[in-house]
Amino acid sequence: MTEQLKDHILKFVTPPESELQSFLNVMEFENIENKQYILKERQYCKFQYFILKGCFRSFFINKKGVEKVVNFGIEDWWLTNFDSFINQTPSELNIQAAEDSQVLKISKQKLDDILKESLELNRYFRIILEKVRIADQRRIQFMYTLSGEELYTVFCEYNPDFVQRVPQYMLASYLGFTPEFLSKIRRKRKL
Amino acid sequence: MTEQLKDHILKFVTPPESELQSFLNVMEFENIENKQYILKERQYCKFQYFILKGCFRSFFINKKGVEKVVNFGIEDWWLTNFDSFINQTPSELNIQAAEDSQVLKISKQKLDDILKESLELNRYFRIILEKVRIADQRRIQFMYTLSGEELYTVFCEYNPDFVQRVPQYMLASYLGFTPEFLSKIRRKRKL
DNA sequence: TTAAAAAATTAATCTAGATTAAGAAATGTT
DNA sequence: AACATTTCTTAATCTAGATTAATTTTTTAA
Repeated sequence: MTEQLKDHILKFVTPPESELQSFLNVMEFENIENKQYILKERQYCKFQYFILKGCFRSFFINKKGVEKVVNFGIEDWWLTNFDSFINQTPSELNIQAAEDSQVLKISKQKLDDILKESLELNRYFRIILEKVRIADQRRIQFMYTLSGEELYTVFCEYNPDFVQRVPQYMLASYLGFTPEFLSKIRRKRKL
Repeated sequence: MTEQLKDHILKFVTPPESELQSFLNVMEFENIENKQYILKERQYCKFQYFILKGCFRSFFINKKGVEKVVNFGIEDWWLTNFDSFINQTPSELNIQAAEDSQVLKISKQKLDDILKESLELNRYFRIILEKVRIADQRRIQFMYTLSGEELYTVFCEYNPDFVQRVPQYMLASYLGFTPEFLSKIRRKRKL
């Protein structure tokens, strides 16, 4: 069950077997069904999740009561609300399964303990975060320059198989516009 | 000269003195005057910079030839183009001093060597990146929900002293709109 | 297998912010 | 002090995308 996470870790670093095992041993498996929440607004985010299978979205509700999707997460991604997890503050975000999913989770306490000891696992998480930073930067760059239509086109190019996986209104929200406008774009592209 | 960086590190982690010193010893000091570039489009980003004093902006030129400011960096921040630095790809970003500045820099090779050895410095950079991630997420959230006027208001609240430090056209660009529109906002707020 | 709920489309209208173009301040340089 | 350059402002016009509201299609569940 933890084989998948082990493989992922070994792609980036090579910890001593003992460190790796004691990390994998504290990861807890959980089945999450579609639409189930693993974090709700105002809760304290207690876990960092590694997605074995399935799909999640994190979103918040804006002043007008509209859902805004901030992120998606799929297989082999780490997922949490860092702000709430790290700083132990109430979450502004919800995290909800967008498919029937399976995860491994670890509490802050246990993760902290491990990261006090293991050089390689610190390297691992540092490297992951560097990748996240690169993705965030690219996303911000895209948000600045691309029109709605271009955003959609680029997203489809970069994530061809993912586009089918979530409802369009979530995708529209993630890309920063309304479902009506996405509909307009899609129509235009077909004609 | 490296005292400032040492203090910064010790705020977050407690490496053995020897590790800390060998890290500080490889940091190279550099004076950068206003408007000087430390990275230009198409170059490979060779260094990660710690800003001792001054201010930098990173920006790119969009298809229409307009400068888009992606980030600012000030005292006690680490600055680089991660995509170019980590993946050794040609940079799409420029990084330019917005004031006369002083930095400490380190090459990828040397940083990698150090991070192969030091648990605590891995922790340090991991913790920094977690903070960066939180900031990026918050920024994306703001970009989604806030109007131009609200973005400006929030930015002024969070960075009251910084607003004075850079020309308004850079700020407008960073916030994602035109200098003309920022001018409009500012006028409206005074009346 | 049909009702009900959720998701997607269409079209008309509306608005935040872009664009263009000009002039006014501010800043830098000799 | 005077010129050039850079930055900021104003105002008129324009447009990408929002909003509203009705309709259709798809999915879910009894």
